Amino acid sequence: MLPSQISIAPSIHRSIDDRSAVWPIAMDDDRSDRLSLNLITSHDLSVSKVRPRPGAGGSLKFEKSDQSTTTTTIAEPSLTLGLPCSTDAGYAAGPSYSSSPPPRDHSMTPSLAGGHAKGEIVADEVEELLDGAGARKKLRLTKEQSALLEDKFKEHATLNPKQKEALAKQLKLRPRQVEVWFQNRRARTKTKKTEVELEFLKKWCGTLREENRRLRSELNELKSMQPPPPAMCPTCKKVDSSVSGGGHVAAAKYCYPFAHHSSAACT
DNA sequence: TACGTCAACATGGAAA
DNA sequence: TTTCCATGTTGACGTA
Repeated sequence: MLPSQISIAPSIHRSIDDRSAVWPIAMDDDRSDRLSLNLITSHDLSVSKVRPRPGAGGSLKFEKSDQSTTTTTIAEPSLTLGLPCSTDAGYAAGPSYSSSPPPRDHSMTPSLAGGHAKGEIVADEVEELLDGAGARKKLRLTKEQSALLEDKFKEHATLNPKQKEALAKQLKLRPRQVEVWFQNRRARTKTKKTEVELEFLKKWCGTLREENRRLRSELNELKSMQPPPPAMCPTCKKVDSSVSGGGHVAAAKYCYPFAHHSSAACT
């Protein structure tokens, strides 16, 4: 639930109805290209991160989707934010927040891990502040939306900005959602392809194993055949050195008759 | 309640 | 520097 007015700091009150504002924030590490808040969307607002400055903070820009209003920047370099905290389960929404936020566990979000100096807020805390419930809402795409997305994906697995914008408009989604869907869809496709390839390789491996077993068996069979007597010249009693490779089988096949020397040379 | 799915997110790297 | 993508992860949600 979005309160009609959020108390950002004792001295700063900005009505959401302004529909456009830039709030400076402090972030430990800022790699994300953009940031979106579901709640804001439900109020016909979009949120983007403006000129993030890792370590030094950034700002959150709130705009109306039709961009009809101008952006207002709050001058303070950082904000003192009081987050709602009425229960152990999470933050409760309220008209203004004056209590301090409870310690939060950021262990699962490395980029946001670590303490924040007083007067600093991080993106997800802004999200929770605006959300009130403190929970990420799970959007489920409708069948129609999924079908259209699938159709478009069949046409091309990636979208250019224009296509993304058009598709988002058509689906009544934010372009970011379309983008995320395509990213996830590509990932799913790749996973599926990998699984298929794995199955193929498993079968191929089985075939090769069987072939290997058969060949080894055949080799053993041949090896077990009676070896021929040493290839020795019956006249000079020399072992025939012209026969390369040696081995019983080779000898049996190729050593007779003795061709390495003429009878004349055999002395 | 365990588990699978999937939208959303975080992050690093490549390309422009 | 910015944008896009691949990849791994998180957490909400549906279902057996």
